[in-house]
Amino acid sequence: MSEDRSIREIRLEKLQQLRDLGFDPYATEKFKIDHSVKHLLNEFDQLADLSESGKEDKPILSIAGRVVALREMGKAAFAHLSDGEDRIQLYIRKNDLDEWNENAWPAFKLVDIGDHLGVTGHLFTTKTGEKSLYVHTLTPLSKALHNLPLGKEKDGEQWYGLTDVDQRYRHRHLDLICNHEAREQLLNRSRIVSEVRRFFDNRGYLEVETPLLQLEAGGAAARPFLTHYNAYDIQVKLRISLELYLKRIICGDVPKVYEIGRVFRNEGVSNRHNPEFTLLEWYEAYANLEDMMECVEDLFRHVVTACVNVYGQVLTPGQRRMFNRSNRWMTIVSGLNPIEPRLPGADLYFMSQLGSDVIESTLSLLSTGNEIQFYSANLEYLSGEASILDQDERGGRLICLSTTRFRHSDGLLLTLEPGIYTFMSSVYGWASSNTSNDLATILDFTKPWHRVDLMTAIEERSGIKQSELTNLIDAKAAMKRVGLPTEKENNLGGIIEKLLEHFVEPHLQEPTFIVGYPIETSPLAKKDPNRPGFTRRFEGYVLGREVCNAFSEINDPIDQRERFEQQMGERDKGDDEAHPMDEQFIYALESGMPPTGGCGIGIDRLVMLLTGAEHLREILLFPMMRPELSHDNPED
RNA sequence: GAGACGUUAGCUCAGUGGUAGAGCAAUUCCCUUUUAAGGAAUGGGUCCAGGGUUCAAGUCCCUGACGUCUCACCA
Repeated sequence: MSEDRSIREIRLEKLQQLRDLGFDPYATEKFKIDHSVKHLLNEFDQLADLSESGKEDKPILSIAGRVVALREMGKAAFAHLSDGEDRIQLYIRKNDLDEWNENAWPAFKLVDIGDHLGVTGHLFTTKTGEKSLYVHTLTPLSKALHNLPLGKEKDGEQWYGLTDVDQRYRHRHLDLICNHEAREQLLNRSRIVSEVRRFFDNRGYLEVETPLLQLEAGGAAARPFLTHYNAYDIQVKLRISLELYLKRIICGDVPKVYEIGRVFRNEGVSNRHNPEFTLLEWYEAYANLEDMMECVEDLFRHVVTACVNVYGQVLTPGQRRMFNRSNRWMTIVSGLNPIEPRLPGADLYFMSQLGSDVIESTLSLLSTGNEIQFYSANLEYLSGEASILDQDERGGRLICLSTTRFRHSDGLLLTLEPGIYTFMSSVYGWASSNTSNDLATILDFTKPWHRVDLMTAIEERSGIKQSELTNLIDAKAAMKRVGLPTEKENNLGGIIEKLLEHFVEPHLQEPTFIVGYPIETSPLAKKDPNRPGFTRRFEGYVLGREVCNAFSEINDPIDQRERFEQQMGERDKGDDEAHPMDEQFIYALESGMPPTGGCGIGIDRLVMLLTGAEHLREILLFPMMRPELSHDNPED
């Protein structure tokens, strides 16, 4: 610090002064809390005795939290106390503290923004109507030795605060203290994972934990992290998937298992990649591909329903806080609340953001015949046309909109981009504007997912005929014809997956299963008996991104050995991500594994999808970061 | 890995080749129902680093570091 006395020094002095006054913040071991701040505010009228009785007769309550705002006014002061979830105003008066302890007021004057404080007192409402706590006694519970970047705040709107993306991730505690969005994302993730776990537990799956340290890291195509185990003096690898050990458990006649665990891949960092991430895999004996598809559908239905309905506060689209750094419109559309429909017909809630202006609106559509009228409490319809293309039995409508404009009551203009919108009548669907074409896409997880054959999809989207993709030479020629680079390709499967990625994936907005993957890129998936060169494997896609990967597992040990040997060949050719031989796994298969279906889902990306996060780092508490440069050693 | 943009006070950010700035936070003082409290005063800077141009560089040029965004590869 270059200040005369650094903030840290000043605060350490204050700490000593607090101790001298008998208010050592670090001496308290436990502080009894009667209520969370949120509960206090929600049940304010019940908890506060609003009768005219004196303050001695009011019920005394005890709460604690961090001081996040402080307004001193001579011999009285207002403060805001946050317990992380919510904040409540405190009113502190010198006279009242003096009655209790003559050192209390001097001690309070030493409290800074950022300190933790326990208080007792009674509830009251200030002149301006804010629910507050009238403090009788106070107990400093910690001292913040740093200046926390807490912004000012009113009615949930924040000024200043911590916005530096790098700092938010490096010092996540500051992010959690200063930014409500960070806390919401943390809760979102936790709840989604809980619901995933509940789903499998309810279905009789056994949750297991398998080794992170492995002699050979298999089950996926990726480079592992290496480390050394001293006791046996051997090199070990951090796992890159959960697959092989879970199937060894299936071989042990435990028919339904799942694991949610961290895996490690020695690769770069991006919006959607982190070297360690959380993977969900589950395996079910005697289940086939169709069973796995239904299971994925059920899982999404369960998680989305549970999170939207039970935790509506969190995942209701209107509640989502967008980390939208650009000035692009973000429109989120949610469906009609089926419990309390406000108007007949489809209904929209949407939040738009233009720069720093957040506009929340509701819009109802009422149709008579083919005519549509807009109803809204805060939007004035200006121009645009709409027509109904289709309507389903649940009240959902497919509506074609021209550019439609509204004026919000605050004066700002809103534009719904032209396109085809699906307005749902169920809470299960919502839409987000697609960043590539600004066309809203509704995700309805109540319906079965689309099922599309991989080769058929490629043919439809790229114009390349399936007959062109039966040998490497023709396939490369076809690839070249559509303008894709062919240098890196050395097998048919790779080309097919590249074509899928390039031509098909962007179109897979609604939940879709792509079925039938080439054998070369699926070394653990059962051969399709009816289609040489292809396996019984599917991947699920939502909003153009892969969300799951599933297949009927190979249970023929001879076949599995051949696949591994083929992979060893690829490895010899220089593919260091090819699958290694795993004799232990083969031995387990040779002991007999029933026909089994298995599926994997990247939890982080699932959370991204369900929370609208654009970056993996938003939903990862401590993403991988390059070490900070020390200012003392700029040479490093 | 490629491109664009950025790095100035604890935080958020201005800064036009000529003395380094604001708001918040901090320090001292006034104020017993304020709320982005208010009022008075004060302190706080390796302008990312290193070169270069110039009488003079936070500003212009070069190199590097780090970050953000976009694109490409891996889930």
